[in-house]
Amino acid sequence: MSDLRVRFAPSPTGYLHIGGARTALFNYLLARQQQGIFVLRIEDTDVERSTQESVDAILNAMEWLGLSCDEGPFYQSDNFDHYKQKVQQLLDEGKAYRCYCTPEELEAKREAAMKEGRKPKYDGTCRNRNDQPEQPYVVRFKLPEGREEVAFDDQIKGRISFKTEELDDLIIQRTDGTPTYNFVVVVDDAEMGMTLVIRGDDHVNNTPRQILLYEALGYPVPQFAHVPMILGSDKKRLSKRHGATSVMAYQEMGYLPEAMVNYLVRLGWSHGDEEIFSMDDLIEKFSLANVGRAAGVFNPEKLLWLNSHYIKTGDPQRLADLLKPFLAEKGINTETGPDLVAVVKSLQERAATMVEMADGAEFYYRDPVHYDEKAREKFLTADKASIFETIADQLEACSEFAEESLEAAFAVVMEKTELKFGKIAQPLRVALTGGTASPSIYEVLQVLGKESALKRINQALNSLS
RNA sequence: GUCCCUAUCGUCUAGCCUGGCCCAGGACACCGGCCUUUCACGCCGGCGACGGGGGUUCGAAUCCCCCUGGGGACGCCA
Repeated sequence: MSDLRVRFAPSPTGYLHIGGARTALFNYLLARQQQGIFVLRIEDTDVERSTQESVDAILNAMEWLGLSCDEGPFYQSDNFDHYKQKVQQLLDEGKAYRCYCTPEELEAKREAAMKEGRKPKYDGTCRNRNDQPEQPYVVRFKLPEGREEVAFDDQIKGRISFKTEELDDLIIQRTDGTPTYNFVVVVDDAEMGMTLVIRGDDHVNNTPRQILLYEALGYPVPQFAHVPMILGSDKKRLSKRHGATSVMAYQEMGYLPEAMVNYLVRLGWSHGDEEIFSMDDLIEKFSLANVGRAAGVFNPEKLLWLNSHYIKTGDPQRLADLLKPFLAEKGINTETGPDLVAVVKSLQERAATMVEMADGAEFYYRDPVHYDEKAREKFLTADKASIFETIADQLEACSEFAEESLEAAFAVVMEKTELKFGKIAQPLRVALTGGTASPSIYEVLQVLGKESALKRINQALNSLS
């Protein structure tokens, strides 16, 4: 048991997206590897935008990915009183002050500063006023004076430093009395005993202000590790227009959680030339030292490839269980018909997603067979009657549908019809599956079973034209 | 605009810290071939990168500087 304590701190204003999931994963991996503690904290200080639906969505996604936390979820909205106390503490110590500037005034100042090419930071208007008018106010943290720079050693990016003059007096409490992100994140990370804060790259600029806040509040400063952003194919920040960004959307599209985990971790992290990692591998091998420093582009094709890999190598029984809901959605009942596990085995090498597998499995359960029009026109023609009759005869005589006996049966069919296997297989495939693409004929025959196969051949015989 | 970060194939990356083993390796995608009862799988092969310019050095993808490109931040969002 190490003393490592990390956390994932999403704000519940939407679903868990790809980027958040990766951050959560990195945290989880490190905690498990070092037998530290992984805390989940919901950052819902923005009461307006936070929803319970989002909390549930995030929790679901984490569970799906297998990222269990050791403590939490904690909700910041449960601690407003405490934050208020802390703000008061800074006020009492003269480290914070009331600011009466209105949002409109501030906006105007920002624009003016931008226009003049200055950094748009607060000008300190209310910093030294002594009166306390009966007006709405926010509380600002007073930047400590006489300090030139704030620096920290990022565990991923190395040393990062800022000139204090780039910073300004940030708002830590809103007009309505609720605390802001930069304040609560410090209070909570400190009081929850975080030793390492792993978060998105977009927080680098917040870090120096937060460090100052840690110091002002008398807290120890944790270590930081800023993970690079994930971009879309156009190198812009990943968003809906790049396709699905919600983790759970991938589950719905038939992706396996282990594929998502494997993909996510390899986006930005590597371990030599290895590509395939189980969660256990990752817990053993993951390291912040091998996380890249530049933003990465989300590549759906590689995710797909990993997914097909995990489907190919996955346990058929488990895949069968996962497949059921996808089949049910198509109105297919698997209680009657071929053994689902056998069906899955025949499709594992052919499906890249569970949705594809469900599509491929459909014909096994559709009775009578629904023919693809083009396939029917091409292969279910009147001249095929004798072929089907011969096949039916031989199959009828086949005591068991095993690879060997089927081969023997078809050897006879080929001999009697004087046709090569290919000429026989394709019409039969259409008869059995309704289409021209399917698992191998022998496999289909075995999975379907004698009775069903014969029934389908008869249906074809009656459908010839 | 200002500040922070960053820079190897189209993409994810190995190599960079500890220069020579790298006329740069792997993976996805793409192209060609093989296998084959269809579709896939698989196998074999191909295409394809050290952003530019200066240094340092006998020697630089690796070290230093500048430029350029990309990302992020600049909210009473997180």
